Amino acid sequence: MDSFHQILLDWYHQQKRNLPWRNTKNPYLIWLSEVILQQTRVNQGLSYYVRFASTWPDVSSLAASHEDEVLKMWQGLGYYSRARNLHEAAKQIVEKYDGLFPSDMDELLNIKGIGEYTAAAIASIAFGKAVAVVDGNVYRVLSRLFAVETPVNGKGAKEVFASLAAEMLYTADPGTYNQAIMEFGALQCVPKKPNCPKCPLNARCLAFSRKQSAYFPVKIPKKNVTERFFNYLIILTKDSPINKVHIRKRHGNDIWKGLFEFPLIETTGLCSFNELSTMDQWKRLTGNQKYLFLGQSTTYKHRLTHRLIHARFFIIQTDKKLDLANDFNLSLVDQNELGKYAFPRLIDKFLIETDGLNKVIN
DNA sequence: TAGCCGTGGGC
DNA sequence: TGCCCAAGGCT
Repeated sequence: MDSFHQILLDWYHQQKRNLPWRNTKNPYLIWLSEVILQQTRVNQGLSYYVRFASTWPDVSSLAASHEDEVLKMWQGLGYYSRARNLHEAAKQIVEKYDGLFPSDMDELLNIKGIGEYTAAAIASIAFGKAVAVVDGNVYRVLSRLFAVETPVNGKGAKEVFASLAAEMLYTADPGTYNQAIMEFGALQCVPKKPNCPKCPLNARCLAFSRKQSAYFPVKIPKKNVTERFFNYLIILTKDSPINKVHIRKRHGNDIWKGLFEFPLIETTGLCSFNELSTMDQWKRLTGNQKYLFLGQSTTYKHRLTHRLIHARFFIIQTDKKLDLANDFNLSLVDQNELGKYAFPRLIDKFLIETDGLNKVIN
């Protein structure tokens, strides 16, 4: 065994975290964990993994569920296309492969939501195939070890690091090696202020020998975030004894597709209710119905990776369901059943702060 | 293909 | 506080 492999694997066996998906080679569970961990830290995804694996212990049970259930279980984890693709992929695997995961890279790559990284992870960890994973950790570790000047987020980076990763792969146990190098990146070769003096690989690390561990990996600066202004309308009806509220499901190619929200008017800047209620969108929504304005929330700032959303919630009461609700795909649901629906974190926070709207109704 | 898609933690 | 970053994939 190459001493690099020896050092890395020794480190891994001593330092690795004990995580539930490390006690199995079940491709379904490996796949589930890999999708949950895409762009997500272990600490954030762990409880989701436990709930998914417990609710849907195999691919056929997941395939038999409804997409709305999967999205509800995914609520709060972000990147919701992962949840929609997870469900679609489960159906795909049941139909095309009789519920048995393929081990071939090309077949894995044809499954929804499985790209180069996830295919390599499943093939190596669950099936022992000699393919190298290339994730953010691998980029960082390799770029430091070899002082790679290629920007990791630039053109051609994928090829450069994939080929380097393939050279470094420990083919006698690719699954363990892949997990080891990722764990090494997550715990030892961390993005900020790595503890290089105590690193077992520092004698072989070009970045360390040049005192440049902070310089690598080289990155191209990202563009600034653009701002959006969301005005949510909490349109209540005073049906006794249960209050009802209008919600709708998001469609199209915008953020949070498949999740639910309150009727939304997007503007180009912050907006008062007086301004909002004279807009065409508002008039189309309400028709000529009478309503009572009960007040508005503070402005919420919700930062996404390259969006900053300014959101306000306006509370309105009508005496009955909006006449034009169907035209806007609005449903009228019981206030106490809002918890059944998957909402984006922004709205969920508002619902938590208002105790499920109780505090805005009085 | 470069831009898009969420959220929470750390400093 | 504001910014960076994290076991990526899709179009």
